[in-house]
Amino acid sequence: MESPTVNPNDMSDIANPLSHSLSDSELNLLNMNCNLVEYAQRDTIIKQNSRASHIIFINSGLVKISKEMRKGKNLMLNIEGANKFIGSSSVFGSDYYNYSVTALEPTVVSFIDSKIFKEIIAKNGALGLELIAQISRDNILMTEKLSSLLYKQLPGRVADIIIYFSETIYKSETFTFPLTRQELAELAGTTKESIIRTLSEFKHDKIISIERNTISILSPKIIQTLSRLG
Amino acid sequence: MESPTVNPNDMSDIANPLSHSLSDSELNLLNMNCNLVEYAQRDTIIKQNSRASHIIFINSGLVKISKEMRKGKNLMLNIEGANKFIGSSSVFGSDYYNYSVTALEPTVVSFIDSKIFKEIIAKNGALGLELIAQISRDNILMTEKLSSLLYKQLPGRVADIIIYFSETIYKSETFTFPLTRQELAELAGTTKESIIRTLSEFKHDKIISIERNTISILSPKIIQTLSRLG
DNA sequence: AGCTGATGGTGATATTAATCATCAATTAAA
DNA sequence: TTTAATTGATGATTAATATCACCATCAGCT
Repeated sequence: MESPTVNPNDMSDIANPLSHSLSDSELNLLNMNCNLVEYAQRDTIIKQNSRASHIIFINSGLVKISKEMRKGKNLMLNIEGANKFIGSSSVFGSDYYNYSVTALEPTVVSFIDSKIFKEIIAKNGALGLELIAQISRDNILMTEKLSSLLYKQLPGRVADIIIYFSETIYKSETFTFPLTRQELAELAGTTKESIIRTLSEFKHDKIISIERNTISILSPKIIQTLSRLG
Repeated sequence: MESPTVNPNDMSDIANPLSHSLSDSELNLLNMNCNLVEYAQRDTIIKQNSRASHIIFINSGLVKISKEMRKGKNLMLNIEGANKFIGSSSVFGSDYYNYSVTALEPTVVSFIDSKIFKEIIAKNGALGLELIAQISRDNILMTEKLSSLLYKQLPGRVADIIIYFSETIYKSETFTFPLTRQELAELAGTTKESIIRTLSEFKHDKIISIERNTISILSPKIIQTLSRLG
């Protein structure tokens, strides 16, 4: 089970991305209504269908955002790292979280009371604009993901994932991904067996080398082409 | 080609859904920077990849929101009716519209200059909160659509569409939908042939009656079950 | 009226990827 | 350390639906 460490009133990392749109008193109000919590790998941070009472801000670490469908069918919507707000669309658009959030590595987050957040936005339009911009970008990324999952076939989707880890998360052509094959399948919208087969093909075709969870991209060009042609 | 009728400064229908969060001067500012435009069926209101300069408000009518993928592959993201804002996620999250908007019936929309909209939100947090709530709900609906398209098979997806038209759009168990079979396919994430076959099966199984574009739901229970079980 | 292009419809076939069935290897538990 | 559970891997089979080929019907033009 999870045993998060709670550390109220330490907001130094949230202040940073918001400080230019918040007054001192607003920052202070946030500080007073915010908990810093540490999670170990695989800990659940937010459980789908629980009451959407807080927005969380990722101070450091890496999380997966995933949606439980029926009986054992999960869909991983996204992977997010430091300096992102999570859960705002649930807080503002629903009463319950419509996805779960799980730590993929040791992760520190700030829980921000949604009422306080709403109060500050009601008074501070600039913060509202920032949040709108972030939710809007999320929205656009979601439509991209939708079209990718719907129109690309597996090799293209797997190439997308490899590019995402390489370029966005680890910024390296060699990396160790923090997901099981089953989780990779949930990210690619397929099954564990199909992911394994596709990765094996990539390895056989010398597009990547893969040993356990450590991948090296041997031919970035082919990966890009696979992603593009879908 | 389209020949929209322009009618500046008539804002009576926008005022309504926003009036409780806007001051008179803000409403007036909106009024001064807004065009009322009429479109005929099949007219393009917003073209994907054009500069996202305006948010549109649907005063009356029905539009489809669709995304062009590669070469002739389209995905219909949504159908929207009166009293909705369209394009806000593109305006705030990108510089270009990331989808096209097309009138499905004679439609009247208000074009709202994005700069003015941003200015008002920067000063008026309550409007920001409203917009955040709407974008958030859109976001949640998008994840629902994503999981539906990804995990339900065709009969379930077609049932979803029939329910959507029946319950949300026409509020009747008999209705004439404003889409071609090809467009229905784009909404269900499939092909024209597969949509035709699925509708034929439903007809053969006496779940619906269908004559051209006019559908009657004969067995709402089975439709609901198909939608639920996917 | 007759042409033309878009739409609706059906059958045959091909293809992708899911499912099913095992089994090995690794990790966690007792 | 032995057992049990999870994860990774591979082959055989099945199933859903895309693709291809074709024709009928309908709407708008000239």
